[in-house]
Amino acid sequence: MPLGIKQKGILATCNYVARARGVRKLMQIFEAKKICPDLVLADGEDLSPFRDVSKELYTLVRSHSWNGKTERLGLDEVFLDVTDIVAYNVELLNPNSLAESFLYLSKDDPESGFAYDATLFAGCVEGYEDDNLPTTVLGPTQSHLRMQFLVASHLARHIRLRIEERGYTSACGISTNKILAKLAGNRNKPRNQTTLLALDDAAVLSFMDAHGLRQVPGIGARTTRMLEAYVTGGDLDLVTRSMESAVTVGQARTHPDVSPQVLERLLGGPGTEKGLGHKVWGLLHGVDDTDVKPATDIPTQISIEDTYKGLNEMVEILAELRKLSASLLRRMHIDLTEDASPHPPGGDGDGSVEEASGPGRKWIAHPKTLRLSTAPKWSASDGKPYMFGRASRSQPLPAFVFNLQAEPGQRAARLVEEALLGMFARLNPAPRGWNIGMLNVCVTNMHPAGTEDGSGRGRDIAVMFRRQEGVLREFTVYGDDDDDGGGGDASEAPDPAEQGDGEENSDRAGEEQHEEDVADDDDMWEDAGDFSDGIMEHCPLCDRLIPIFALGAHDRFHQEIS
DNA sequence: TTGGACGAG
DNA sequence: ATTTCTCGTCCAA
Repeated sequence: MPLGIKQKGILATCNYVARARGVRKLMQIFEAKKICPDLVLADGEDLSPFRDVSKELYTLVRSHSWNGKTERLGLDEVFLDVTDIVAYNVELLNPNSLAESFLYLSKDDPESGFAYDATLFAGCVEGYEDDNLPTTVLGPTQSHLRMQFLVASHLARHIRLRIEERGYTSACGISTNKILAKLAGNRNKPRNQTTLLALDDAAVLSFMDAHGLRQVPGIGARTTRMLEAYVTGGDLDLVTRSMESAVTVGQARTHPDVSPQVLERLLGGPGTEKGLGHKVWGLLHGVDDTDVKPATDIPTQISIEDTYKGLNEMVEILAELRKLSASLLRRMHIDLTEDASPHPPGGDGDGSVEEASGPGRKWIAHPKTLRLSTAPKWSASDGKPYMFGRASRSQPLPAFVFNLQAEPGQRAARLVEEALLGMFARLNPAPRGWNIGMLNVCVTNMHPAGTEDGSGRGRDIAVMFRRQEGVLREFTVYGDDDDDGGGGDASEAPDPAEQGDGEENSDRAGEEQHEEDVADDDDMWEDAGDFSDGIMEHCPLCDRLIPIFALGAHDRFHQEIS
């Protein structure tokens, strides 16, 4: 059935049945309903279900990688650098029995893999005259390249079949760099794969030339506008107002004056990316030497936003900020904590979505910065698109948000009162009449949590105090019968009085302590490197890194402020 | 570090 | 009856 995912008044996306009926992404709901009255709508304002599926399938795809180069692009795409797997398998091919080949999915386990016919490509092929025909007039280098593509096509089909077993269809592009693979993947959507047989420059250029400028990943709205104006000689009339660009890659690439230097001058300028001209010139030629980035466990930012008809009352704004904060804390809990139980790490994920609730969770990273963005409901008077109306303020994130014991609702309310409200005032100083059309709350500037040493030590406070005794003994002077130490050990121990606020916190716990409450100020401990190892522990309440000798005082600090 | 521009899904 | 809800990278001050 035709299905659309709606966010407020628009279709964020829709399935291919709906697209066949003329429904498009980002279409207004009323418009889509007009051309497709039986369109089924699902609400997609909360992305959580999509994140869960994304995580499941990403885990599955990643389990096939040997080198960990599995770069996510949004919720539903991933680049996989399979150079190593392909090289290994091409080497083990037996030229005398290609039809009965075996694709090894593991170097260690020769049982892991599947049989396949290495005389045929899996899925669609384009980019070369010979298509599916086996060895013809190719030289040795091209012949080898062709076998790499062929093996990769079978690996791709295998992964796509595993995805189908989970109940999802997929498309895939196979080629020699990210841009070519991505464009190839567009060719036979939604349920097939395409190998772009990039055996020589001519094949790559003719593949690229047929695309509209805007279709090339990395060439966005601004770059397209400037390029089109240039190659059409400034004739903005020829630049139709349609989604697809009127100018093709071929037209731009073969334009007499287009060179990396000219593009650099055209696209460059203050505030723009350095080397953009060279980059775009490369993209027009299908050249992209950027690496597939390794999977990262820690996102660089987490943000929550909502749009409104135009908020003007402080009570409404406070309520919305509280909702957003509660969502954000939930997201932080899901994406920035992990199971604290002495889980033997390793073992490829089973694809299950991690439960983020329950007690035994610990932080894997602490965001240090909190950002609030707002936008007015309508564009500025000059009639420009409203996206440019976004403005933001940021400040250090208070550390109490890391307290996994406190009620999430409490923490959200406190975040609003102690941080976001002030930031809102900085953004919107006028006493009233704000007309808020959008609110966004973001945490960023992630600092990885102290790496666990794998000894399986728990986070239990009693355990930490027992450890504290042991450590303190090293700093304790016992009688004077022991003369041989020479005083060296004790004098090298850190001096609590000079090491920071661990003590002060307990002394001044009753006062307002916004400065000490900020996640920012324990950097001197985090940065202490090897010094902190064995001397520092994360507080089980707020997870700040605390010298073990100061844990008692720090715990009293928590008792008193709660 | 901060705030914005641009590009991606 | 234009403008969702994100995420990442890069630049200048």
